[in-house]
Amino acid sequence: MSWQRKHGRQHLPWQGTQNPYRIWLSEIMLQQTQVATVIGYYQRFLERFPDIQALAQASQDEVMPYWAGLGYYARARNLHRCAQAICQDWGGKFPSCSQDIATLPGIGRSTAAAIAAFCFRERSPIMDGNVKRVFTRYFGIEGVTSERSTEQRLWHTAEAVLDAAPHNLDMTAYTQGLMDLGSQCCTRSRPACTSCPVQNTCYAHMHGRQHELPTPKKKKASPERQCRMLIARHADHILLEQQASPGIWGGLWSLPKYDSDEDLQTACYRWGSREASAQKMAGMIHVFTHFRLHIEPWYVINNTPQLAEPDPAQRWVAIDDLRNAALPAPVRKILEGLFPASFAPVDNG
DNA sequence: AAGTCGTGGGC
DNA sequence: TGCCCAAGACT
Repeated sequence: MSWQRKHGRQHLPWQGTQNPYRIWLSEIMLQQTQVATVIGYYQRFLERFPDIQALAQASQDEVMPYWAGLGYYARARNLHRCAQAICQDWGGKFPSCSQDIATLPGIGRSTAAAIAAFCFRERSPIMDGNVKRVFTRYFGIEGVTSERSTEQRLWHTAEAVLDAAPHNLDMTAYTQGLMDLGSQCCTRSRPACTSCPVQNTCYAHMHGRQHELPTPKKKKASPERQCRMLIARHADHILLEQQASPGIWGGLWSLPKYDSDEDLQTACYRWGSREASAQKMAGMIHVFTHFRLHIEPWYVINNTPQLAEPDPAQRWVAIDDLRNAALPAPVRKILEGLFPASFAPVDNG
């Protein structure tokens, strides 16, 4: 606790508040996502949806643009569902114990404990990547941390530590301190043990095993996938297609994509001018957690006077509105390369 | 238990 | 460059 107050992080946008809405939003955004990446998204989201009622009253399509680019879009869909559940089933007030919080969509045990600790001072342990690293090293806990037996030992250890802690424990400083320790001292590579407040009693430090803990997980080869994306332009509009959920980019608006050249051909004929041929653009590889996607963008311009009726999940979007659309990161990159002026920050000078 | 689900930073 | 992994949850 004292180390956290002196050396830990104090001024992150979600610190210094016990507002459950703000804490909850930060915890969801921070799942598998680095702090520096989250900050901008967090502030933009709060400006647009200042409280849980504003979020619950919005449609999912209004929410997704504020999550686009952050990844793991089920988080945004669950966030929206959760806001509605709290407004309908909990009178618009966040439940105040972690067991109740963990029943809400998108909130597991660790996130529930974090919310309960920061907002309601509940003495429940969290178990995120930082804490796993600190605990496996400090207590010498072997085994891949994602395996259930290891995970159970970690939770039991975290509970035992809290049980043995003094009753005046400051749960905010304690919880934040464990994460700060993990992110500032007990880092994955080259941990800064000399500045660690508990180095003298740390198993890994005493045995020189920092680099062996946590036990590395053996990786699996990620398969290669490929697709063609169609950039169909009609005057100042581009055809976008909403992605199904669950699924990759579920809820986002992507370019229509095709698995085969034949399907692409058919689409070009339908969405482009009959006589104009599509133009192949520079390809790119987008890396996901569990596969690599080779994207082949094709550009076709429709010169016919009539705007073709899009399919149910499709929309013609004005090029100047693309910046506000819920685009997947690589799709944004492609369209930004094609229409840089439409994505450029507003110049007020 | 193993897959699914994004994107970007750090080394 | 390739690889690991981040304030994980859900199926």
